[in-house]
Amino acid sequence: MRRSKALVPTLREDPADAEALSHRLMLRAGFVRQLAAGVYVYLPLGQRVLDKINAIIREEMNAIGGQEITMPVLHPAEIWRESGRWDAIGDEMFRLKDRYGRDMCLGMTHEEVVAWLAAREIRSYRDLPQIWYQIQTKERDEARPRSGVLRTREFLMKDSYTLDPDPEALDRSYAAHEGAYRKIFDRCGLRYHVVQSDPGMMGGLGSHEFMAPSAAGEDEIARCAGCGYAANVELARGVPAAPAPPAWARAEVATPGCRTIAEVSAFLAVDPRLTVKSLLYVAEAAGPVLVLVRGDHALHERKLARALGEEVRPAHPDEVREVLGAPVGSIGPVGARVPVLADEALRTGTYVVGANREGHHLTGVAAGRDFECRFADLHTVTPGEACARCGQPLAVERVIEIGNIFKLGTKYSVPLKATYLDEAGRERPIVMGSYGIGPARIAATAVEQGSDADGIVWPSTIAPYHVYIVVVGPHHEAQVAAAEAIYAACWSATPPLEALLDDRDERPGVKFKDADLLGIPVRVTVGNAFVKEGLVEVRARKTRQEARVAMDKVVEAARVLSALE
RNA sequence: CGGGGCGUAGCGCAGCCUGGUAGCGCGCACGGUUCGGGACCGUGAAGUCGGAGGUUCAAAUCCUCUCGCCCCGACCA
Repeated sequence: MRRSKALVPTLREDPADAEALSHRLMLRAGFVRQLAAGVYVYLPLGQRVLDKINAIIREEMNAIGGQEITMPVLHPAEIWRESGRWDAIGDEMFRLKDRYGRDMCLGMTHEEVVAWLAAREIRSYRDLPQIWYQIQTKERDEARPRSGVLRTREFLMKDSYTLDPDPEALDRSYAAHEGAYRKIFDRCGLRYHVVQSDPGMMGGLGSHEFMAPSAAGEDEIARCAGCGYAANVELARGVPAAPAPPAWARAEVATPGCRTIAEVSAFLAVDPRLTVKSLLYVAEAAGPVLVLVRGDHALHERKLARALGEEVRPAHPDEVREVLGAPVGSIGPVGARVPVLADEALRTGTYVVGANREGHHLTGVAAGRDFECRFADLHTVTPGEACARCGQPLAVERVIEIGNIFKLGTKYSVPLKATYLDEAGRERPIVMGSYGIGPARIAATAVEQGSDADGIVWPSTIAPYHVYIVVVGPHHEAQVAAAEAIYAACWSATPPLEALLDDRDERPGVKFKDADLLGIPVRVTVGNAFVKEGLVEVRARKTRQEARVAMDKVVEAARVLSALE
């Protein structure tokens, strides 16, 4: 491709609406344009990157026996009603009616369609196992699209589904996917961790997420350098260091005007770790429950929901007063006439708690002695807490979720009647797994993890082109002829080196700046050195290592440099 | 859904408080001089000031409503 003919609209300045690094660079370098909130056009370079990523995904999925299919984006409501998700899912699903008034929706995932298909086509244990996958558009009406291409309302997803006769076979399919995913992300040049994740309220037999460290990430994981334990913070358990126990008796103290942990601990001159944060939540079925975490900790609502087995919401201030007889800043577990759920960290020690009397707190209160409660892991793990397995300190990292693998079990096969006959002629539900990868997230993550002050630095495996050829003097016939020859040589090499020729009538500086911004691994410059000595410059984008070589050595030199990553 | 911010030329922004003929930089077109890290000079094209309603002799500017976009939080099967 020649730059003079290509749609590569680079921007000199940062677009105002782009915050995340990858968003800014992908806009500036002309890879994408935004049509609406969370809806993007992929321009030629962005499309080429997606194509590269998808090709890698296909190779690795095919290698574990995956069979590519394409399922519709438009779904009848019926299958979603059968699985129960038509009602379980809220505003995140795009819903519409066809001309006859029938309910339809846009697919946010495809478990229902897979189960529908399996119900029709799988009859015998001899038909199992199966791995079906697609690379297909997903539609989700995200409450808050953000960070450019990282969280969008319409996005490409590689989703695969495994069909197995029993949980043991599912384990094998699951392990095969984990292996394939590692190969995919390795080949795409990403740094990532595989972590345990929350299988969700609906049960499930286990799940992992592939998490790539990046400041633009929306999730956090805790990792132990000692034993390798790694988990999403919505799940991660840490053991916080216990504060030195003070010698205080149980007593009520006045804390006028103190509403927050910071105010109470400052007023009483007490370490915040010796205070308890009391939070009233309302569970859908069970009603109000008083939740306790240590003053310096944050409650993780997912953990709370998991501990209670149902969804929860914070109580309104007037509900707090009604239930506990005190305002939010003064509530506590002593004398509370609601169930109390306390974080594990509060099993031992004595603490300052709200007195359920406005402007008063109690000191020296111990769980189990001064009030009854149930314990659960509720607090969000903080950096430095001890690993629950080996005791080494945990690190907490911000990450982008680039893939997940999930053991579904029979959650969809039972309601959609996807069954098979086993060796004994018994009808049994198919055991399913589902596995997702976001190609656009791979691209954005590569930008996040690889760019520098001058622009993007693509891993060569997913770069839109391998070589960027700059003609310094586009009016200099010999230079143009040489550049054209190099361009042709790149494309006709085996395997081809995909080249983009910058033949525009621009000053050299503009071309160099653009070359850096686009992040193509190797730049070839035809300029003064060619005129004087017949040599061209071959330079690596990432290392900026440069060599001057003769015309007939360009392809070889470019290959060497692009391999030096 | 809660909180905050922004919509003025293709892009980035000023002008708004204090109403009075819409501006700057980049980009774009043409001419000239340049030509190895986003050149310079000259000329020029280009804007329903997001939209609707209102106040006023007069609205980009003040008021009301509305649409869109961004950020923080919540949510994310």
